[in-house]
Amino acid sequence: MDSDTKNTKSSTGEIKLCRDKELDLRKTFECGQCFRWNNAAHTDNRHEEAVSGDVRYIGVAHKNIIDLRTHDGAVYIHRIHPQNTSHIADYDILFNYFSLDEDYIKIQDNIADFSQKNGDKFMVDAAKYCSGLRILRQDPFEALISFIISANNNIPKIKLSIEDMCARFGKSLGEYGGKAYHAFPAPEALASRPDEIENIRAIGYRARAVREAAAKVLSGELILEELTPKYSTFKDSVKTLRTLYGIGEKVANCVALFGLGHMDAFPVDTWIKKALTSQYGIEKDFEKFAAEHFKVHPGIAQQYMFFYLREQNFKK
DNA sequence: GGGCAGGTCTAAG
DNA sequence: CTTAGACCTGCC
Repeated sequence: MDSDTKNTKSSTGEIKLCRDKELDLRKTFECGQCFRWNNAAHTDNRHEEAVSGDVRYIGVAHKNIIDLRTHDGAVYIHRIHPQNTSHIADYDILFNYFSLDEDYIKIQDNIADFSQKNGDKFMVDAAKYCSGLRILRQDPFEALISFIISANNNIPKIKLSIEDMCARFGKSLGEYGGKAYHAFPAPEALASRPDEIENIRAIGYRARAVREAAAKVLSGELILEELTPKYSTFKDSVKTLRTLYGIGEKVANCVALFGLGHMDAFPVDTWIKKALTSQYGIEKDFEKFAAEHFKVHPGIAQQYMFFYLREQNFKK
């Protein structure tokens, strides 16, 4: 067992990020909050992985290709490619990205506890099921564009559009494992070639919304930083986001939660709507209910509910 | 081939 | 203020 120091570099060059109890990569990446991480089972020991439960995910964040693997009860930064040249260490980038400063084990226990007291067995089960699921701190612009694309859409198609958009407009990050990777496009890249946005695969009528959002960010008409909790309340942020074409209540809540750090956001999609109706008998004012029922953790409760529901449904 | 997918907009009542 | 319909497109 290696030491418990946070920043241990192993002989293979891996950096230990945290214990796998604190961060479940599969749940965190498959719960619908992000679109650029993919399961990448080791081709050489797939069988071993299936038995051990260890996983490998490759994704792009902060202009880096990041290869994460779990083994020996911990999550490791296997490699960041190309070499991270920023002054921020690999470990610190991911520590913040996964919000490892937040004690999610405690939050999960807290949600399970008060749900137990409320007699809310559904949320008790959901919280337990989702141990290790974390809400990422994603780039605000990436969240804005990604969730505009997510409207009336499904995950495979959303990922298809985003990857095609990144290939067309994002800075090349080179190859990794024989695959080409690109950073998420900067606002100026999208805004400077508005006509090409129409050509993004499966973008459809969402092209206009992407085009206008990029233009407003580039012109300074929309400053996402000003919508973070440091400068704005959740409600004001949603109000501002909703002034953009193609952003309604649900998308605004997603951007607020996943891109801006508003943990009181509660995106209500068809799944959540069905769950709130079947489990709590709520037919309207879903957000109001969530704010009262889930106290200070509506955003996390929403993710627990969403992921738990999806997984139960797929098992059928 | 018709229906659906992690909504939003628009035109009407 | 509430409520139908239409809507790009890939996939079953």
